[in-house]
Amino acid sequence: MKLEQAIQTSRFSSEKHKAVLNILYTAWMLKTTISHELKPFGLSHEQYNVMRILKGSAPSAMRVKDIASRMIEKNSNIPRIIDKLVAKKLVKRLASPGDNRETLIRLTPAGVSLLEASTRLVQPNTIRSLQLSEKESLYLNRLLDGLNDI
Amino acid sequence: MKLEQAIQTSRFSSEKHKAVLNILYTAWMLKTTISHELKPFGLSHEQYNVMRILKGSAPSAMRVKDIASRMIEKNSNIPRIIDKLVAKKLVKRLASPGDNRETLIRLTPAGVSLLEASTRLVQPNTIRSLQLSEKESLYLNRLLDGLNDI
DNA sequence: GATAATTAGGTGTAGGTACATATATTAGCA
DNA sequence: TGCTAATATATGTACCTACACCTAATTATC
Repeated sequence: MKLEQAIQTSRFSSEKHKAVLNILYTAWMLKTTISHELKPFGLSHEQYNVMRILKGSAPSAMRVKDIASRMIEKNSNIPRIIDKLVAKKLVKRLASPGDNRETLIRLTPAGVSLLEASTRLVQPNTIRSLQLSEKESLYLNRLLDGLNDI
Repeated sequence: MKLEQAIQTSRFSSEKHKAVLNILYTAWMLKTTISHELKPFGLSHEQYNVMRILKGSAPSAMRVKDIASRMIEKNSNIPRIIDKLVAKKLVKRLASPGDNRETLIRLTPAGVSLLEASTRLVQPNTIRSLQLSEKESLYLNRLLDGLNDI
């Protein structure tokens, strides 16, 4: 659905103003799609992101602060997301050998399995929901990279 | 800041995959900018959006359901956002003359003033934070409109 | 080597999202 | 007319963000 239909208006003060709303709306659509796919696995979007990040450095464990630095939404409260994952036995907290302030986090075998099963569904469906060719995606990325390179 | 720096990685399985993350990241940046501007006014991003929507149909009041249909994030819980605005005396709940199921919402004079004052700051700073020309914005909108026109 | 500054992680609180459910009211229709 | 379905809003709950603040541990500085 186009932005105009989604928010029932076609009055924008400029193309830039419309672009702001369009980015916010598209992000909401993507998040909704991802969350919907994850629901059967009992995972929230954020829990899934933390697990994906852990997978990226597996089999070695990661510090909480390094997980945080890879999150898209920088104000996510990682300790509390980890609490939820620990309660479901999908990750484990370990003591850090070198620094007692740190906590190391590692996926459990159950976590690895659930992540793989959910990724098989989530990844292709999210990609498919984005109706852009690779070439269009490249152009979009160039626009947004310039935008963010303030 | 570019996406790669923001999430400390440059491995993406495709341009489309990167585009998904780029849209999510850019939306987060925009929301953060807007929320930061609104903080001195004691308003959240969502409270501000509801007030902007009400302003659009002022001086006539709006039904809760019509406010909801104009929100970007469709699952926002409008009654509770209105609760907060009522508590701050920025909007008023009125009985609907024709249908007792409905509640009509109208900005108070205090609400109008606060909205005008905050918009004077928020609008230009948000637009400015988006580093795109009008022409680039137009192209971005075309890409995203196609994307959403599933 | 003692003390201050910094760092890592966790907690408290206010506000939001997502979604199921409740309540009241109106509309539809046999 | 009277019963059912649909509608409009509100509420309950689990999880999340944003951000201030706290504690313990480590590093820096003198």
